Amino acid sequence: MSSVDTPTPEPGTRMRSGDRREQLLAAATAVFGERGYVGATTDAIARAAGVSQPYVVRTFGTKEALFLAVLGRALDRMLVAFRTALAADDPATSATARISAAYVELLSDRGLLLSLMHAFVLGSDPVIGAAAREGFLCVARFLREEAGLDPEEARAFLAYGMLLNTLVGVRMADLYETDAAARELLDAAMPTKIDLLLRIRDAEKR
Amino acid sequence: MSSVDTPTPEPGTRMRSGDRREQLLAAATAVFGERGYVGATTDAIARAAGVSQPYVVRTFGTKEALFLAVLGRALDRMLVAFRTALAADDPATSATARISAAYVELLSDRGLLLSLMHAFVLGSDPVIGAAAREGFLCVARFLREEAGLDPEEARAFLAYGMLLNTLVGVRMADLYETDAAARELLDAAMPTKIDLLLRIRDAEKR
DNA sequence: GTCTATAGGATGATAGAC
DNA sequence: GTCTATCATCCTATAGAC
Repeated sequence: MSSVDTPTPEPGTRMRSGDRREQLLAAATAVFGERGYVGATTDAIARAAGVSQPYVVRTFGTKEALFLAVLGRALDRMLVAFRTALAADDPATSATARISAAYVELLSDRGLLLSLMHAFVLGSDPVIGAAAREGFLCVARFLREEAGLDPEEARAFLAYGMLLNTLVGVRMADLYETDAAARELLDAAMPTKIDLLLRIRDAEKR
Repeated sequence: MSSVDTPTPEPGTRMRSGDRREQLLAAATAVFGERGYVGATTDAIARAAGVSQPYVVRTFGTKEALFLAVLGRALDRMLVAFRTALAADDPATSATARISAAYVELLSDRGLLLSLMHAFVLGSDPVIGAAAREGFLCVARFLREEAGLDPEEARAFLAYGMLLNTLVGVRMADLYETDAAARELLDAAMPTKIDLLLRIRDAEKR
């Protein structure tokens, strides 16, 4: 896991606090997405951001608070992307299709969807679980109330979203060229956006 | 997390090695399902099984090997359940419907689906990721080759399966009575089996 | 704002008795 | 087969200098 975003500044370089915070959140999102909440270490996040480990902890207070901030940022970005997609006047495509395209685009934000996914499977954790439930419901409410989907459409959207998350998390694209079942699955799940997925995969090959 | 399965035997009680192995796997499945691979400790698994921590490690060699054994057992049980459901001569229902019912029944096996889910989101791990990909593909191949689903049916089954896993993992049922969006979501996702989900939830309330 | 040094607590794994 | 004792490692968080 090398640095994230903007090239790592020289150690000790000062930065405006908002920028630094965003840089740390982006790095943390990538690392949490890859290793999960418990598996990600504050040290790995610090290295990804090019700062010291204690600084990461200092900035957010605790690792848990950092993860909650990552989740909040991920949810914000998702809803912004959805609202933007809905607002675009493209009468030819359905609301579901537009939101789906915006969802897939979120894959470019490294670790964003997977950090959420890791949170979703930690429902037993008193703090993270509560945040994860609220985040999931926030999306569900958006689909019903703002996007105007009916219950069945909302359920279908969420189901295919979870399948996409899972296929990305398990790195099924690693087998795209070598396994027929993997290829069929990815082609079925991402009819138009396979190229995006493979590009992201190759960018992450280390 | 108290003991699992059969009442905890007195410390030091000997057991036939096959039985003991199954007991440890059941306990490990529950703990891994709840806390994930990294978050689950061999100590918590040992306590859930009523044995000592070193014994758990000794029996499987490493925590990683234990997790792989849990995944293998989960996959075996899933495929057995699917094949049984297919074999039952119930011409009234489709293959998808019969397999779906069998899938939901797997929720009774505590932590089984969630342990798989935790593995699925750890695709970056060289060992666990490879096992997770193979496990997922194993199910996908079963759906296409043995169950006779077409690509779109298989994709739909997997998508709703991942949504179910996520709703269980995030413990959405905890909000069933208090949040309208949660209730609508669960009612849509589990039209017939809400009672099973709520029963399992209440059984796990500690 | 950011770093170095380090305390303090858990955790996976090993050794060896019974 | 199973336990007790213990080691070595890793990791979050704190203290304090610059």
